[in-house]
Amino acid sequence: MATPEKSNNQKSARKAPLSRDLVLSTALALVDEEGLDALTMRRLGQELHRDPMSLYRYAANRAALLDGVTEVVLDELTIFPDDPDWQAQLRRIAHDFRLMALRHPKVMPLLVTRPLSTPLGLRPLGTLRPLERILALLIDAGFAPADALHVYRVYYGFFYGHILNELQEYVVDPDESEAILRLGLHRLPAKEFPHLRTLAPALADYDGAVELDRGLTILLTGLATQLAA
Amino acid sequence: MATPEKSNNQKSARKAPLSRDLVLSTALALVDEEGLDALTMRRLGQELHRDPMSLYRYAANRAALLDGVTEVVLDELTIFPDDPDWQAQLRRIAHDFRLMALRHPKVMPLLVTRPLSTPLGLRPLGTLRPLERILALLIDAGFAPADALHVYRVYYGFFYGHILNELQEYVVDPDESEAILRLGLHRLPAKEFPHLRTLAPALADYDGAVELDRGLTILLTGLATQLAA
DNA sequence: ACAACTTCTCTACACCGTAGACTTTACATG
DNA sequence: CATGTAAAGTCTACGGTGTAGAGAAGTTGT
Repeated sequence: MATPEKSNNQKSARKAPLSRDLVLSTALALVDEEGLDALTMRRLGQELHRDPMSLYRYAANRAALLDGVTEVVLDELTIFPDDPDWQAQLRRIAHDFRLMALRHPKVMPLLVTRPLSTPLGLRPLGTLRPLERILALLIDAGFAPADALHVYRVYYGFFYGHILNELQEYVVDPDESEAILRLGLHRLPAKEFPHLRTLAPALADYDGAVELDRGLTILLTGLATQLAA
Repeated sequence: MATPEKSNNQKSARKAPLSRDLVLSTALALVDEEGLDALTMRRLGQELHRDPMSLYRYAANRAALLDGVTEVVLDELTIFPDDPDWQAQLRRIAHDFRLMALRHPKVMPLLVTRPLSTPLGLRPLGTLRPLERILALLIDAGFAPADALHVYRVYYGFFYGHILNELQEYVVDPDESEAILRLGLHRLPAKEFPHLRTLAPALADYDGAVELDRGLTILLTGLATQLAA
């Protein structure tokens, strides 16, 4: 009786009803593999073996779909405001975030841009959670709320900037990276870009983790010095 | 003889041939006024009283057009690598850049995102010029080239991050800003976002210039301390 | 006057997001 | 079982998009 031998196994889950989670994670996978432009309603529908229109049950429109993807990605982060050593915490969070960014480089433009079109208070909750957590962390560590906000701003500012920097210098195929990079830089007129050209090798072997950590050290050093005064 | 009484004055410059500069600056104006989505080939053509297709003489495709807009915007920046006081220079550049960002907030997503899709060496020259200038500035100030690169990365990273942060908290209509902001934050579940809600007033009166300067101080302090060791 | 070249326009195609009406499916209740 | 109701999915269609390709119009040099 019952379900007529429907193979709900690995490959073509044709009948199981959709869910917001399934839609969003499929969307994320699609973006990871083929980039933001590939994420169209039609294409996503095809990926899920559904009519594109059915997606509108789970996201009001394409913009909402994009917001959903950013939420899914941010959910990969876990922030425990417990550890009393806030500096170590901030370091850990930054590195976690960095890894997440490298896992989903194609999503970062979204993560960075979407908030610009939505006033802070109206953003999807998943987006605001990291902010709240970090504030909690700092306040628990003894900062006055207003100071916590300032520290957060400096920290998050620096941090987002680093990610963007790193992704900009990130080259897809690491084998050819040096060749391509130098080739690209070689294209620059020597007269106008002497330093950039000279620094080609230095640019080529970029270690994001080290760079990030160095930046954090500078930042935290500065913070400590500043707070002492 | 000569030109048959063509009114090439203020309003409808119908006949003068287009130029890349004209196309790009019109595109910029359009984006400034109505946002990125309004910048379509058809719309821009209409703005210039030309067939949309004519634009392809001046930009290979829409992506190139976007790159062009970022170049125009970056051209508003002037960096003189002369002043020996590099810290003051970095401060000034940051503030200049900030003002530029506030002048063209709708362009910032472009400025931040476009480079992510183009390997460093292949980017439009206008985009790389600030980088070269800042490197020159630091090297002239006595840094070893490799160190200059590190300083640049930390500085620019922090700096881009600040801009994003500020634009995120930027509210369009300053009269309603507080109301909207609080309203938005009030929407948040009190249980999950206690700190964010408490900090609503602090979020409301954000002074970008002060915040930026404070961040720079922290950064430069940290740098000095770090370099001393 | 003619030719060569640049600039601009026309037409057409494939693809996009999504409104609105419809069909199918699942399930609770009599 | 039959039937009513709500949810899930589909179909069709509309106005918009970027841009290929062929041609028209305008400009310039000889």
